[in-house]
Amino acid sequence: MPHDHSETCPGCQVPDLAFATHDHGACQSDALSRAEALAAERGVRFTPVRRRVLEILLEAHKALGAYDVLTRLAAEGFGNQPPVAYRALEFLEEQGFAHRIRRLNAFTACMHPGEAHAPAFLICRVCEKVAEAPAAPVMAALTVAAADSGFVIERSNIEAVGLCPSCQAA
Amino acid sequence: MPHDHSETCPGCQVPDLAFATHDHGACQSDALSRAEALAAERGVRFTPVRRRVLEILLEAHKALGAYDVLTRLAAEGFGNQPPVAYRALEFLEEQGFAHRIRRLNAFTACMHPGEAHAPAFLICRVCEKVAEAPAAPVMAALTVAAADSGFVIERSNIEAVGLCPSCQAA
DNA sequence: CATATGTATGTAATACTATAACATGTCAAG
DNA sequence: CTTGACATGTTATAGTATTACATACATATG
Repeated sequence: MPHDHSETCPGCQVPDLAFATHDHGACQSDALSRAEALAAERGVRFTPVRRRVLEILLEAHKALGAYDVLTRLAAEGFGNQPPVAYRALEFLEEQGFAHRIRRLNAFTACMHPGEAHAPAFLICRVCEKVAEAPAAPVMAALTVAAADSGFVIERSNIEAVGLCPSCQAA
Repeated sequence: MPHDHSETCPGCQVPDLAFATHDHGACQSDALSRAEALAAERGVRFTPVRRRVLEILLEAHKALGAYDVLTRLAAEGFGNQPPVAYRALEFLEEQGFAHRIRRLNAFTACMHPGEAHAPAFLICRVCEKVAEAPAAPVMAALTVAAADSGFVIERSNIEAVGLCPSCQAA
């Protein structure tokens, strides 16, 4: 299901398409170039390891553990000690280029970096795919719930486990 | 700030009070007796280890790691191997007597077991207290967001890190 | 150009979190 | 009293993450 990709990749941004098969190669290069541009804008360094880690996450199109990433890095001549992977992943998360899925102890590339978004993650327990759902209303509700008790939210993670459309059929 | 405790413990149920100091001893015994009654109802066994683990979580009034719990258990003559703690914690979570806070790799007692609730957790990054906020509207929004893509949610975790009222002041 | 400074990476060691697998014990139903 | 289901004990190991320190590399400044 290839699609036009001049601007963004709807296939990756909208969960129902994210779960479906689509031309993901385009999503990859798009997210990568966006990240690159953002890093330049912000004056942070998009070094080879960092870039490569983002590519690895994008290629996987699913959540990878830090050690999965590390194995791939090591095979390509980068450092083979855990901090190499963790540091790059931490950088990507700080910059909003990747997200950490705590439920899986894993990381996934952000499909639309730069756009303000408070993502919720939908994790299929069968096929293990992870989709990033738009969650502005969810965040709004959460912010209100917190504000009711005077709590100020700085960061949050919203994750749901269940069945994706394909796996419900089977 | 002791309060009446004939029925429930508002001090523990409502986040703004949960963050404030209050007569927590009463919350503990209340949650414990509720759990005990529920276990009987359901025909599951509320064994000494399980009971003790719940007590430990209640006493702490904050999230404890599995190994924190284990250390306390071991000091009291229970098994001192990780599975002892993990199994009890797993039981408590399944029964809704405790919750797992993935962001902290830790567990916390549920302050109102038995009541249907989809909790959101507010984690203060300074004092490290964890409050359970009512999150029905949050869950509703999340369910909608998921449904938009045909995803069916089975379980979810909603966690926010930020500043509690007391720590904002300081 | 030299060098100082901050940031990034390499590397070793270790801490922390969680589970698998199997043996033993305990309780309650038949 | 024995069987079967469930709970616990125990050993071992797997998986995840961080600390600490050394080295390299880039940019800015003298």
